Amino acid sequence: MSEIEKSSSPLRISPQPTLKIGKSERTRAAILNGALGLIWSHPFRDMTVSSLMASTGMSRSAFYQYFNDLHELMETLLDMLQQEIFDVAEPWLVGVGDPVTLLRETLAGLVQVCYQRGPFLRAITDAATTDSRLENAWLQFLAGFDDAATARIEADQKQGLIPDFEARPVAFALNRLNAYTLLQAFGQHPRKQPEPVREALARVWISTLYGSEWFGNESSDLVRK
Amino acid sequence: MSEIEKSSSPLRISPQPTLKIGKSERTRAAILNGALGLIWSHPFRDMTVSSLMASTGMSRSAFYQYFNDLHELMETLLDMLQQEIFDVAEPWLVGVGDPVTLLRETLAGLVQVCYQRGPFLRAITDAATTDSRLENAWLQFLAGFDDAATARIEADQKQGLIPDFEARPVAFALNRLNAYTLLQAFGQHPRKQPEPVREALARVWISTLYGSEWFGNESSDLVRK
DNA sequence: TTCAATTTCTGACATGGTGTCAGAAAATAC
DNA sequence: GTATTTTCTGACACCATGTCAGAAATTGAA
Repeated sequence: MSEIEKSSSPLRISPQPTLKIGKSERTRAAILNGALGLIWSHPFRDMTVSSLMASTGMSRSAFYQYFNDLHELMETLLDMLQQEIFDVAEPWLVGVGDPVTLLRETLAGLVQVCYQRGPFLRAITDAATTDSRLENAWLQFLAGFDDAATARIEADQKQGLIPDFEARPVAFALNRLNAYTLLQAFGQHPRKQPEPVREALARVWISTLYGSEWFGNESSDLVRK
Repeated sequence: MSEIEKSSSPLRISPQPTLKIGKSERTRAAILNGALGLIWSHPFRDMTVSSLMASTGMSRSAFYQYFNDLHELMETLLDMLQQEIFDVAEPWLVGVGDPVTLLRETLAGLVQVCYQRGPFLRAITDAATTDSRLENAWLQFLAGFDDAATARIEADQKQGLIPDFEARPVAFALNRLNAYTLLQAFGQHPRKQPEPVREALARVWISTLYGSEWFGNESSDLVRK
């Protein structure tokens, strides 16, 4: 029962393939993989230390040699995704060239990563509501984007590419737009189609920052008289 | 320790002021008020049935005569806020007249309500991550907005006021923009200033739907050659 | 006002998840 | 092959939850 998409495999941890892999690093990876497996198809609220460790074949208490609690485990998952997401957002945030093209590229990348990792991201934000440490980590992650986007907007404003509004609140809003649109579109099965989401985000960002002329706008220039 | 704003009183339940107020309705209201009090200054994760009932002076088990669990209590809180929020959003969703003016009005109303009720809304969404019933209620609340906004956009598209894009994904995205910008701006103390948030939301919505000409745009019309 | 009927409240209990710890088992080093 | 170190386990104490039988209170009818 309960139809579950099994596509795009749930991401695996291969403990860093150095020469000697200690037992400890292998079981740590096994636990993380167990968590990824559960999270891929079940909401975070259903994950307990027991159910997680059952999926690894080891005793429940073994868990505590590697993590203080489930939230700490989720925090290491966040650390893993964080870099991946920042990387893919890089074009517009720091790149040079036509900003609209860069922005389209960045948004496409974000949509792609979040489509792949949606359920993990979702689990992380769910977990964040029940643990202040993880919550802070997540908020800092978002704050990093706020800073980067604010900086980019202000830079483009200096060049006259973006109208001269207060950059930070708009960056804040647009980042929440992204984060929670992606989270709700791709955070649980069945996921929405990525393409319409990408188009919607692109439309909102580009209209807001660089003007609506960038779209085949057959209207909206007939300003009501 | 922990500076808390005490402004704008945390909303009280007066059990419907009919003639006879049975004991039961009074204590139910007392429990709800206790919850509102706790939620105003503490994250939802710190609320337990014990701490809640301690704030009412009654025994913990009395709680279960009125609610099956904390999430059910939160659901009644959601029901209360739901109407208030839909009402204030009404102008643009169903009103007649200049759409941009209506939209500004609606957004101003939403900002005001969410500024007042931020911590409650926040608690509701936090609670929703740990209970599938409440989660569905919250998602349906958002879905109601999605439907209404989609309808409005399509209506204005028929009139040539809004460019001809796929309405639903944009409505979905803009609603997440609102919900989570407001939630994070006003959901916990200290809350952000409402005015910059209002301006940012207005800029994003209006630029996206009705075009950027509505702002003093001294740039962004010099399309890069 | 009294006292029975009904409603509301409480203390005690069972359950299930958490995190700890001493010692068993396994891995590693010599 | 044995000694040492690392890893794992079962048993325990803790805490929040939800239930239930009976105690307390409210109600209302005489």
